[in-house]
Amino acid sequence: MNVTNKAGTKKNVIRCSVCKIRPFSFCRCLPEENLGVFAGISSEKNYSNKDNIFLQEEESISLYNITEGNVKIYQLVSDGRIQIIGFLYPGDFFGSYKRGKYNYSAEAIGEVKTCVFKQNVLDDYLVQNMKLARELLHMTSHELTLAQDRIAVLGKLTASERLAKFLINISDQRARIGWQNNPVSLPMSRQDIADYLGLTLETVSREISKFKSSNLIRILNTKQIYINNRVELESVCN
Amino acid sequence: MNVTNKAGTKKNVIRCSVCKIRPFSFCRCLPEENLGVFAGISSEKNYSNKDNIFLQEEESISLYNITEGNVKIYQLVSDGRIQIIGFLYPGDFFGSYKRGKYNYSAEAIGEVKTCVFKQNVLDDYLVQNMKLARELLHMTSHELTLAQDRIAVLGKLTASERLAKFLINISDQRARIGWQNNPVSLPMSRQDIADYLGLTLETVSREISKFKSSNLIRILNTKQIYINNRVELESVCN
DNA sequence: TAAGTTATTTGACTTAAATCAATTGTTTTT
DNA sequence: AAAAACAATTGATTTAAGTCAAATAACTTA
Repeated sequence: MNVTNKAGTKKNVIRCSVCKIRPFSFCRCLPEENLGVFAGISSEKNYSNKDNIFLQEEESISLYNITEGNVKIYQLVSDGRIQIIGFLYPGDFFGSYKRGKYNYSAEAIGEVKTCVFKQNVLDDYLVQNMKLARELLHMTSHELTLAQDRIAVLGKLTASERLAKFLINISDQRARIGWQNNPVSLPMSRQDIADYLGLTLETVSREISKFKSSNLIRILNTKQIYINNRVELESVCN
Repeated sequence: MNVTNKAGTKKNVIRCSVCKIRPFSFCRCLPEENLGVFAGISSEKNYSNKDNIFLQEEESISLYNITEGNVKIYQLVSDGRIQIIGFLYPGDFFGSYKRGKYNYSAEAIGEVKTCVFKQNVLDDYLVQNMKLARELLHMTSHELTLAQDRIAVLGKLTASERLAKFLINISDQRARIGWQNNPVSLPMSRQDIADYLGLTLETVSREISKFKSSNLIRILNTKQIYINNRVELESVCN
């Protein structure tokens, strides 16, 4: 990457060393001196709203790290039913370590910027860099616990409980990466929220309306929801 | 471990080198010469039916590998609802890499034998043994895909579809570790199956009866189910 | 800015699965 | 072997969430 400095001369800047999301990404474990090599094994790739990043059952070649924007990952069930596995945010990592096929499809929500790694290149790099391997293990393990929590949500919670937990979780996630967490912005559609929570969009809409009438939340606009009473909202889902 | 050889003399045998489940466990990646050290950082621990191996929210210290028997891992939701996250079989690995708290409780189904590792000891050993680190990453990543598949099952499938997929999956898992896969043995109770599939035990029982009357399966006894028509059973869940 | 398109909300009705309840079947204990 | 305890099945009824449908709101684009 070339940038022009104050003196007007060109200077090589390592992409990773100016990355704002690095403190929240798996690459945060790398010391400065490794960033040059690391930037070399990855490349930038950008997407627009509704672009497919990859499709389920495609041969898995690449791994992605989100640097800007939101991504949804989903599986298709028969007769067009879709289940959204997760909404991903800056710092989140997706794709597949196993050579083989992707286990889900990935689609951009709005404008998205990613870092892309070839799966086999990253896998080889891991051998030289134990810290990265351990960080990836811990992050994947953490993702697994999130997936397990979602299993409990989808297996046992009611519609109100699912929506309440969704709002709480998304608010917490915003706080974690240092963003505004109230009002919480919902970049995805109601249909997407429904497909994420294992509900229909009508049910999601009705539950939002219920929370509104019981004054737990305020709808600033369809994509901006203010949490009036976080404590009570938490008590709904727990 | 001491065994008496043909000559009648005592000889030290490394536990791991006589382990029958090793080809199906994460430790399969270790070369023979590492087994001595590896056996040294683990120990055997056995459990009986309904023994708690650990409880959710307990401080996570240990990691477990099943060498014999079945384990259920589950989360408690409010007012006594439980969601079974998974049934685990020989070769499966459970616990937590993160220091902190276990994300679920683990309970023995019948007699269970495990290998136990201290989380911090294993984590330190990973640094010296890149192969093991990579194997664990790939296995955890695989577990994550299984969890994601379950999210789709619980979010979008009907009761019949869930049960059909459950029977197919459990049969496949048996085949994978070289066991009889038809009839398939169900070591867990109907209530456990229900808590696993996000249904009630009555619904599970009714669905089993339906599959029986449509001749897809035959009930040898409550814990042994013969799949009469695998192709059609697969077509139910897909 | 109006017309067209798409997304969201609200209403009326249906249904798959839950709940409540009673049997039947299977272990375990005495 | 009978009694007790537990697990599984089957039946009757309820209900939470789904489906179908219409109205309103929010964007696009001509």
